[in-house]
Amino acid sequence: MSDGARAKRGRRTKAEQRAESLEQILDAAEYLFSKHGLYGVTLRDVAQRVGIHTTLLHYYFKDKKDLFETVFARRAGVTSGRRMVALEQYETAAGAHPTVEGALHAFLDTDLDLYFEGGELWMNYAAFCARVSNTPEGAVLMDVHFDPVVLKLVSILKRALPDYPDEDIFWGYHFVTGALMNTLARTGRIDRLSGGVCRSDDFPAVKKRIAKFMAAGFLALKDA
Amino acid sequence: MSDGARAKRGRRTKAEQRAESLEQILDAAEYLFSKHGLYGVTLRDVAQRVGIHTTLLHYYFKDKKDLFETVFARRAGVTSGRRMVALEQYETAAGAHPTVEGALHAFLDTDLDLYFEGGELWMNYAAFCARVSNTPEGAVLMDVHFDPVVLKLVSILKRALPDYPDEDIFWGYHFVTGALMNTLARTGRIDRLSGGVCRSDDFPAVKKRIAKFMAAGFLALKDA
DNA sequence: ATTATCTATAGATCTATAGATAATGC
DNA sequence: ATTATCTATAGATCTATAGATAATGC
Repeated sequence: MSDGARAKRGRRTKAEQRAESLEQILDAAEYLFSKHGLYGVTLRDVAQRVGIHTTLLHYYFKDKKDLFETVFARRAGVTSGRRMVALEQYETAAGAHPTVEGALHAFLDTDLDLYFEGGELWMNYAAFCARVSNTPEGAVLMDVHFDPVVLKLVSILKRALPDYPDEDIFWGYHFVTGALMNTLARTGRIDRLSGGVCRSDDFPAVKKRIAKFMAAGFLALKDA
Repeated sequence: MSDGARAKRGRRTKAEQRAESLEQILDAAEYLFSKHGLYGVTLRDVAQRVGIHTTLLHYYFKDKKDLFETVFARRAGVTSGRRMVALEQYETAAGAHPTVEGALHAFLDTDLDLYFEGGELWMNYAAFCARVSNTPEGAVLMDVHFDPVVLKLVSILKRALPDYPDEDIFWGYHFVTGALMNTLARTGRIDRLSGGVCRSDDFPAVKKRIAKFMAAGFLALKDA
């Protein structure tokens, strides 16, 4: 345990101690998993980052996968809930004629804001999610936590594009989420590719463009 | 070694033996890495899948990372080269007025065709690349092998959109590659989300839509 | 008295190397 | 004679458990 961590722990109630330890563990695991994935991180790595002994992780979590899934679940409800609210508010405001762009703004901007304004920890979670999302095992976690919001978005898109076959709507969503996940991943590739013109962590720049870009894409599928 | 593998090996020259073993190893590694990533695969997993002893992997490769990078590089040149040719041909054909959609067709369709028509092994490579692409370490491999084609695409896009700032071009590309990688990853998520309406491995369905979709997106950035 | 944390350690597995054996090559 | 493959094994590391210690809680 680092001196700082010990000092902080001293005077707390057990409930506070527990909550604080859990949070530190989850933050450390989130960061490491976002960088190296489930198998690229050892429990020792996590423990060292927190400044505790590896065995304490087994006190709080059943095993590594349990830790991993807890990291995923911790913030999933927050982002999912916020976007659900935003979509419902948009639906109410738009009345009988919702637009694709309006729905996408509610879905995408709400998320990008949350990560960008939430600071480093939320940005780590975003990268963690992006990494999980394009693995076969990880995609199942996405199903569990995000299907409701996504299906809500889809339902509005269907009302905005009443003559579209479901196939077009779902492929369109597939493109949208690919672009979003590529953003959340912040690999630094766009920075290097563009010679510094774009920065991976410039979510406002993405927010400024993504909904409009994708909405136009959906509309172009009409005559496909 | 499986009986089949041994029988096949019997009568070959050493060069053939070497080439065949290397190919079997790379195919097995490609499949496993695409499913579980660099750290989720052990050399033993690869050896078992091929039917050889783990130590033979060290005869052919320096270490696990060397094997991983060789898997990446083996097919990268093929896809990169094919797309480069397609882009150059399009550029010649389009003359003074290339379009965004034309350039994207050359870039995207060529790639999707290669994987889809190349059979299971090429599909595995696609998933492998997609997985690599949204990790921080992996993105550097993308730089090395794919920067030239991507910059070629970007140069045509700039000519198609002469009044666009570079920033818009690069963010647009960022969205395109996100959608493409989400396709190549074939996680099965869109299958479950759409209740079977879309299938992850239906690259023709993606090919039918993606260039048109993304081209409209680029054009919509004009008044951003 | 209960809970958080640490010590000690077992058992499994993983990477990598050294050296032996069994094929092909002249 | 050279190259492909296997045997044997060292050393490191990883997960997980049992049991001890040090805090908080009544």
